[in-house]
Amino acid sequence: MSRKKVRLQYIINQSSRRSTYNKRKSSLLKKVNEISILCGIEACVVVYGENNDEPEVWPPGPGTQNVLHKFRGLSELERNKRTEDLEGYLKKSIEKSQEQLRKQILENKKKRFTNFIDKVLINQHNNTDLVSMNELNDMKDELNDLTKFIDSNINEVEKMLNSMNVEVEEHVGNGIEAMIGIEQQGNSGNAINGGDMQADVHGLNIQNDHQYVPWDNPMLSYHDYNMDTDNL
Amino acid sequence: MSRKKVRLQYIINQSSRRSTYNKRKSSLLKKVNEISILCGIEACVVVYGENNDEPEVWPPGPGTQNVLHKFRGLSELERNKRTEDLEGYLKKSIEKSQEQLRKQILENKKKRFTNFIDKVLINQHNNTDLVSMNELNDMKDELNDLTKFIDSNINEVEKMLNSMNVEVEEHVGNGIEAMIGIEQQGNSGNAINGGDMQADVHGLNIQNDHQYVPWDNPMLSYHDYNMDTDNL
DNA sequence: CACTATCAATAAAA
DNA sequence: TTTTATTGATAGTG
Repeated sequence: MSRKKVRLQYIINQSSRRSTYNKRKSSLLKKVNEISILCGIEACVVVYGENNDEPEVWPPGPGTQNVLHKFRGLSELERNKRTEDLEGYLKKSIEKSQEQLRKQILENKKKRFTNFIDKVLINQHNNTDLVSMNELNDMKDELNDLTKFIDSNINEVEKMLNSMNVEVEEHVGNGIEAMIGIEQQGNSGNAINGGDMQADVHGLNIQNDHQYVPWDNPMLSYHDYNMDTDNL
Repeated sequence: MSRKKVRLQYIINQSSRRSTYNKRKSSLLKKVNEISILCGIEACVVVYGENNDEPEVWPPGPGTQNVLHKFRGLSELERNKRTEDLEGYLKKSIEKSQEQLRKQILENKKKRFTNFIDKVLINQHNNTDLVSMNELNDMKDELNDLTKFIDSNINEVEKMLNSMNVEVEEHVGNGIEAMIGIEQQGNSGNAINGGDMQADVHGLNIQNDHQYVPWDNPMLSYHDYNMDTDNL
């Protein structure tokens, strides 16, 4: 059976988008109504159309106002707590991207240097000139050019991020928390006492300070997101 | 056939109600997210649980508040109206992290290998033995460690994917079929013949990537990574 | 905008 | 929780 996958991304075709908007908006309002009745809870939804005029809301009338007012009344601390979800999401996205980036970089390096080292070993062993001075210098230059290489990788990553295809069809059973916890002090057997290897490639201590920017246009296709629905 | 129509009324049974609440709430948040992305519009939802404490909202963070402010006519945000939307913000965060990662890796590698290369150069130049066979072998060992490191990383990633990207395919009585599409060009350790250092991590076909964690309803979205980094 | 094959949501059951 | 049986939601289509 073929499965039709719908990409979770902005629908370019205007008529399709409008159609989808109308259909989904209706069911959304309907569902908000249902859950509030079925579960006896308060809930509201606000949906703006493209024209950015009057939003569709549920429940109609003062109902929404009340719920919003309630939400609005939360202390700053409480509301900030909500941002934790976002933060977790962002962190995961970032980690994932970094994972990809890192793997690529390491792959490339591994191949590159392994090859080089092999040459040097053979060179010494045979006392030949497999590895010329030029080659060595090139190697050195190459190391310095690593920056460019990585930069271009980053561009690739960005391009990737720009065209992330998220499929709406996802369904899964177990909600496992998969953390990309790659930690490993991988350096063993280093020799060349040379420089300090302090830069821990593995640690990935990327704790970027998240500053929350006021965004109001939640148009972002996200991939891994965590819905925190524990309480209740 | 008996069909049990679920009537639209308060569910008396507590466990049923709770279950329904969780399931519906999750899908509600998901749908709000979807419509906002698909149609490029602003939307938010606020759902209170029975305990009436912290409401679940979407989008997380300032997103909801901005929508609500807008709804409430508090167009104060009109000005702050972002220079950055969520997407931009996300990208910047990632970029920033990647920048750090890049630097770490770069620094580390540069020190490590530059030092090595220097020795080799001097060695050749003076025909001395600054770089011993042992040292070279150590270097090679290190590179092999790199391989192991990478391999273990790949395992981590696979584990991650296993737990978050499972495509459920329903078949008659067959239970679940999980398809995990990790593809890797695992060639390594090639030698002398240089070869292209292109490592492409691709095919990360993740069903439900993005990452739902501690929630009850693990919905994931995934990205289609296709990082091709051949250059350099 | 009605229709409908498909896929998703979810009430129940285990 | 996880699995199943049904109903519900909807992307396409005319």
